[in-house]
Amino acid sequence: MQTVHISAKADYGMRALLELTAAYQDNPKQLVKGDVISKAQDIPVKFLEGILRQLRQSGIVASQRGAEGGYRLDRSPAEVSIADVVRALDGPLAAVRGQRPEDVAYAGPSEHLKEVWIAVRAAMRDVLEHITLADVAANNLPAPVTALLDEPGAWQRRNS
Amino acid sequence: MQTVHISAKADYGMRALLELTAAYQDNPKQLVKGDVISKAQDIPVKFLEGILRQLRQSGIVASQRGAEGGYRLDRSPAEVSIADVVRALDGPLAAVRGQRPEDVAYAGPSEHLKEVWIAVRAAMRDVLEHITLADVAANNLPAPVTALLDEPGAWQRRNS
DNA sequence: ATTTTTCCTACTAAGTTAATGGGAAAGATA
DNA sequence: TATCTTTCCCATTAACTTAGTAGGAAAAAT
Repeated sequence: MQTVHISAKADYGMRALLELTAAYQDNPKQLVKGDVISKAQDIPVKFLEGILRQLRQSGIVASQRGAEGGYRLDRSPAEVSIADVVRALDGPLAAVRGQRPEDVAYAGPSEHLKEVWIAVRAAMRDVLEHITLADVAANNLPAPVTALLDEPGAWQRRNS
Repeated sequence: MQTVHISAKADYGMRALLELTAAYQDNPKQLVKGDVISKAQDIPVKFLEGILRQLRQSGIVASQRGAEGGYRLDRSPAEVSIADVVRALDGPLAAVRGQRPEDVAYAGPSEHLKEVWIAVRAAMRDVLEHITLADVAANNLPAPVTALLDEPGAWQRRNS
């Protein structure tokens, strides 16, 4: 239904990683159990397990099984961008009718529509690739991003 | 699967409107038949009919039934933004787990995640609300948008 | 009347999302 | 060794969305 959709997976994944970021800043090797994250962020525990496994397979998270096991960040939170997380969980950032924007072809007066979709993807990258877990944890977003938040109406839904 | 997805409806809708833009610039009252648009842009004709009806209900397109009928833009192409089109066909620009970004609530270290999603929506609006049908038809996009297209790598997919 | 064209409702197949369930594997402790 | 804990992995599912298709009613022109 929506053009930009942050899926439950991406949203839950970011929340889980922000819990791991807090633990990492206390002690980089500290493990946090899935059950603890699940309760802290109110995420269904089995769903969370799958998300954390995908994040491990992408090299963002490390895990240890067994008693005293759990999850931790495998990289510094300043080196994990939101784009990394979203790509790990939901695949490519942008698509046009299921294809990559650069792969679609247009005829006649639609010739330059492709540029529009490429620009949409570039705008999305400019936000998501430049915000890290550390930025969100510290509430210290890059200046171009805070500029977006200061635009009039940014926090309100559009009337039309 | 993807965070940003331009649906078939939005893509077809834009292409149909760009055909109507060309006709409008020839003569603002000129009607174009659905069948002609369908063939020019290779869009399934019954699917296109539904799209054009939605665009009419949103006041972007006007139509006339019967022989010598067809569709035309109901506003100047310089006054129709891509955001108008996408909202008419796919609803709100952005959602987080099916809700409006400003309606989601976060606890603990996720507290400031909401700002991120609001910024994502603002970035999308900044592109889609400032490009009009006339801009795309004339291949004359606003300067901030062409700046996005000139960024290194904007036209390539990401390696990771 | 007949033809043309849009308008409207209903239906459908395939795919995606957001989960759930069961159990295997690995690690810690006694 | 036995037991407990926790992650890992595979299969399944209900609800929803997407991308259409089908059939015919309504309106306009000749």
